Amino acid sequence: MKIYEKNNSVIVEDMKDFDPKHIFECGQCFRWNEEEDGSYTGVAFKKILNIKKEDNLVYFNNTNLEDFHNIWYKYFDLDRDYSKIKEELSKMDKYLNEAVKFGYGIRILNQDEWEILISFIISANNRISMIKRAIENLSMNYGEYIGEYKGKKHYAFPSIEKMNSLTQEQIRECGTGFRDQYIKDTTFIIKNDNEDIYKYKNLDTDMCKKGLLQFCGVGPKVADCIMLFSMEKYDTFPVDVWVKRVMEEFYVDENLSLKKIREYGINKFSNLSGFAQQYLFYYARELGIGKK
DNA sequence: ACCCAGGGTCGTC
DNA sequence: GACGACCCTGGG
Repeated sequence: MKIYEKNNSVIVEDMKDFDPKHIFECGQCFRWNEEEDGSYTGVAFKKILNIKKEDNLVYFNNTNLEDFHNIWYKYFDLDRDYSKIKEELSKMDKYLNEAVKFGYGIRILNQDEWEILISFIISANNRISMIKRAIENLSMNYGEYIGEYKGKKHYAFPSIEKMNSLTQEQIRECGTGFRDQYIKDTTFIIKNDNEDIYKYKNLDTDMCKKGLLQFCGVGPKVADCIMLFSMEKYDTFPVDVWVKRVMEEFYVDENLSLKKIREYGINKFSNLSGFAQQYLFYYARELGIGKK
């Protein structure tokens, strides 16, 4: 893997296990959007980044080597050997083998805990397009302006302080629906009980989940997502409608509870559960597996 | 026009 | 544990 900077871009040669479409459309993030040229533009950690893959080159546009090493290397989990993970999962069974082949370029992002906490509270009983819209509105109305790219203005996700200053109505006007109160209550707990969301990743998975469940609007599934997508907890297995469908299709009886499906997944995939879940989710959703 | 589902959670029983 | 309600809206 060769990395170099050129004209406000960082170019990486021969990058393995990295496909922008797989990464940004496997349901782990909500702030990345496809451009007309097939590239993806997104906002994270108050930076605007554009990514385009061409043959054996990956272009990280609108950035430099310093940010690449300080921010994006960790964000895209580039230190982890996904070939090894895929190899281990592939030999478990034929279904996972197919799912891994399908989403070969997936990487699990290391996103900001606060942003992911609120984002996945919004995700409950909601659709991805609606979730993205609500998060975009919150950022546009109450987030810090961070610049313009390809003719579009971009805003950071609102800070804890800013969110805490909003009324329930202001939050709802962004399109959160009935989750407005959850967001308000959760933000209040973090701000006024001095609850440090950034210390959670230091706890073991069980304690971490226990802590997250205290927040309003955070149930078992949302807690699993927060841990997996922002706290490096990979021995967890978020079960949503799609994972339920694909698990019932390939592994378990119907009428098994969500909790039991989660236990089954963690027992079967152990410390690779989170990765397995993500390959299965992307596979199921893209192919519509189990949908009626 | 009407109905339904969407990366579930909460309150109640 | 099981059940219904829940803001909103695109798609059937």
